[in-house]
Amino acid sequence: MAADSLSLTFTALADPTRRAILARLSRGEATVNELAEPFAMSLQAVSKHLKVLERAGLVTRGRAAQWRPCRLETAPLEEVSDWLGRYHEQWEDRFDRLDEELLRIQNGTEGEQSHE
Amino acid sequence: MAADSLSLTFTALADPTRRAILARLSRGEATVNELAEPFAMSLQAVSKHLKVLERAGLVTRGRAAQWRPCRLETAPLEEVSDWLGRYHEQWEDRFDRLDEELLRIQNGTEGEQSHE
DNA sequence: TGTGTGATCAACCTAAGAGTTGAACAACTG
DNA sequence: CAGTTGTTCAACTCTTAGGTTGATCACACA
Repeated sequence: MAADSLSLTFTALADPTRRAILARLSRGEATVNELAEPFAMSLQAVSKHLKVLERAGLVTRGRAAQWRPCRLETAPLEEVSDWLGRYHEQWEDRFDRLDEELLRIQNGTEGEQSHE
Repeated sequence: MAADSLSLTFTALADPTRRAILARLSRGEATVNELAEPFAMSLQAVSKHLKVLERAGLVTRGRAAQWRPCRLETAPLEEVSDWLGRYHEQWEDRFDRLDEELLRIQNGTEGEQSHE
């Protein structure tokens, strides 16, 4: 079931509909109807997606009359960013190796002298 | 089903066992047995997890005799990092607002004059 | 007070995830 | 060749996810 925060966040982000909802919310608050409008699915389905996003802490909702305006919360994204940071080093290493390679080729310290 | 690359990656990252496997692989290649050792689950279950990671492109495997050494691939993580980047601005905005707030308090431009 | 609108709840379906066990395949080792 | 080790395949179970429809709740307005 994976109750930990990171798993809930990754689970929430694993669906393209939910990522689209987040993209929409990054441009400002929106009601459920507004959020559902672009999608070829029922309002209830979108409501469920919002629940998943809420469970992950990516969305909070207010209460204005009969509307429940949704707001984006970035804290879980920062958590993801922190997690990613542990691996950032590795792909930088890869780039570093690539850089070295390119540098060696540019400097002509390899292949220029004798063979090949 | 979500066949897009980001969804596959987030799905793969949504499980703590799989994230632990990635953490192990970040310290170097490992066989399936080595990867399975820390977990209280069958080898077959770990094998399935590896398939999910492979499907997302987070792991590739070699072939050395009867072993299938697993290697970490960071490309999908970079993709996640890029995706996150679109939201980075937002949480920096939040921090900026916090900074302004703190600055205002430090400068004493608020509250210092009369009330409270 | 009744009616239209925004949103959720509840029941249901189908498919996919995560785990199990048992059998099979592949490659080394005696 | 037989046996051992590493790994996967296949079939099964249980739970969750994503979607549907129909009913219900909550509020605004006339």
